[in-house]
Order: sequence, then C-alpha cells, then structure tokens
Amino acid sequence: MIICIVGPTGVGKTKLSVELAKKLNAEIINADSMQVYRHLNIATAKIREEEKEGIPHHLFDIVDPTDTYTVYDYQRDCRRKIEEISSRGKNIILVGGTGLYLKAVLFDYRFPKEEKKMTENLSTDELIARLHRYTDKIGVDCHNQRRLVRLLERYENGTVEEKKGDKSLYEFKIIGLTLERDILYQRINQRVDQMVTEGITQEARFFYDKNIHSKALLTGIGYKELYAYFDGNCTLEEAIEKIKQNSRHYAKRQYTFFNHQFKDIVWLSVNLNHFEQTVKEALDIIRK
RNA sequence: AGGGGAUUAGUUAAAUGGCAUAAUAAUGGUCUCCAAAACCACUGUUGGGAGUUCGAUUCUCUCAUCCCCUG
Repeated sequence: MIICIVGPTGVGKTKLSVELAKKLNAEIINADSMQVYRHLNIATAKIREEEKEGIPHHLFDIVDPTDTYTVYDYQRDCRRKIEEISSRGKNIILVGGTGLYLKAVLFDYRFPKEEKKMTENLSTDELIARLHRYTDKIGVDCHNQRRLVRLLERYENGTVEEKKGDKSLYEFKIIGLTLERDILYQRINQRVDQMVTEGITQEARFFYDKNIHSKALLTGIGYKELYAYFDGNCTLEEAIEKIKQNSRHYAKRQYTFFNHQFKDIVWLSVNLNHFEQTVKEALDIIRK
C-alpha cells in the first residue's frame, strides 16, 4: 500500500508523515523536487535528523546542488525505492509537494530517453514554424518556449505518442493536507521569518561565494531571491518579502495542480491545535 | 484654533467637463524530464453629501480623514 501525503508548502506534511509512518509500519519517500539536494536544508524546510524519529527516509540528500536532477531521474529512482521497500514487506509513505514528480511515478508517464537540444536557441516564432511541418494543432502554449522546444524535439525524434497518463501503476491513496488560505499564508510568512533566524542567508551565501549557479540554486525559492540580493539588485528586506511572495504563489499553484491532476485526492483540513486529531482522521481515510 | 495642501483599485501612481489608465498585489487556470520551473487568463478604483451642467472623477460649497505651516 502506498500512501501519498501532498499539499501546499508549509501545511505540515512532514510532521504528519512521520506520525503515520510510526503507526503504519511504513518508510518515507521524498516527493519534493528540492529536498533531493544535499546541503539545501533551511530554505527547503527539510526534515532534521532528530525529527525522523527512527523512521527510514529515502530520496532525501541524494544529489549535490551542482547536479541536475529531473522528473526523469526521480521517476526511475522512486520506482526502484518502491520495489525495494515493498519487497521488505513495509508500507510506503510518499510525501512532498511536487505534483509532477508524484504523478510521473504513480501513472504511466513516459519520457523519451534521448535528449537532443538542437532547437533550444530558436525563437518561439521559429519553433512554431518548425512545428507546423508536423502538425496544424500545436495546442495552447504558444508563448511557452520551454514546452515548444520539448514538443518539437519529440516530433523530430519521432517519439510523439499518445499520452498514457491515465493508467495508474500502483495502488495508492492520496491525502491532500490543507488549511484556510489566510492561515496558510500567515504560516508561510512566519516560516520564512523563522528561516531567516535559522540562517537561510548564510546557507545561500555559502553557495554564492563558491560561485555555484546550478539549477537548484537558481530555481529554488529562497536561494534565487537571496542571490539577487548578493548581486546588489535588491535589499535584504526586499529579498525576504520576495521569498514570502514566491512561496505563496507556489502554494497556489500546488492547489491547482493537486485539485485538477489527482481526481482521487481526499482533502484533509489540518487541526493546528490538536494535531493528533488530524493524524487520526488521516488514519481513518487510509483504512476506509 | 487659524492658514495651506492632499484624498483615484489592497498599494504606488497617471489622466480627463464626455467609455477612468498603468504598474504591482490579489484571484483563476495550463501541465508527460528546468515543475520551488515555464506559461496563460482575469476581477477590482475616483472618501461622504449637496450644487452648477445635457453630462462632474474633474468646477463650486460642505463634511470627514491625513499631512504641512503659524501661536
């Protein structure tokens, strides 16, 4: 049995996952695109060793911040972990906020192996023109260069095939943790302030001083804003405000994705004052 | 208390006696390897009241609130 705990950033997924793992004889697999990186701890709100309470945690800290790790890698690694853990007869809890990662694992998503990047430098107009050689209907994202490039590559590599994302490969239960928007935003803001006192600035500075400008540092919320501050493009206060704002935007997009992409999701409102109640409700959902 | 200035979207600003404009925030959405990414869409505004006028956010009066100056 696979239990998935999803939800927006800052809602309390980590805490719930550990409580559930203790009661369900389960191990935890990370489903967060940033927590796979070593040393990115504060800004990613990664679980600390003492918080794990002896529960085995997988796919945390598996690559360096200078590496590039994508959904393709995650799909492979996570499926291996699922095999391994279930062969030991234990339950699995997948916890994280990266919907695409989760979906790519649970459903029959297929990513072509070869990656030709011949078309990366074309403008959107050129990309669209090239695409018209293959098809009349391109779809909606005519301004989204990244997706146009990918689509064109698939045509040129002959790997365009029908989407098979509807078929799920595992039996799973998906619980979405949620909070009222106002309260969630308040918590997100507070958590960013907390990160500041924990030393998020120093954490980012460490990589900045090493002149590391990898994907993880340039896209992770917390790092990219502080890099702008180090570059002298804004004040520290502005950077922190931006971290809060980007975190809120992120939470909003997560809701959209989970709501629309996971039809079977069961939303569970967190009881902040009596968290054990939330754990109990989650167990009820799982056992139903 | 007296004198002067201000009041336009959540915020910062623009404009006009004739459909009130931006930026930004907020909100909704798309999703098959950069996904904490990339992209798309969209709501909302002239402080209250009265007057002049065919028509007032604009001109006049008044009230309210804020700022500045003077004892």
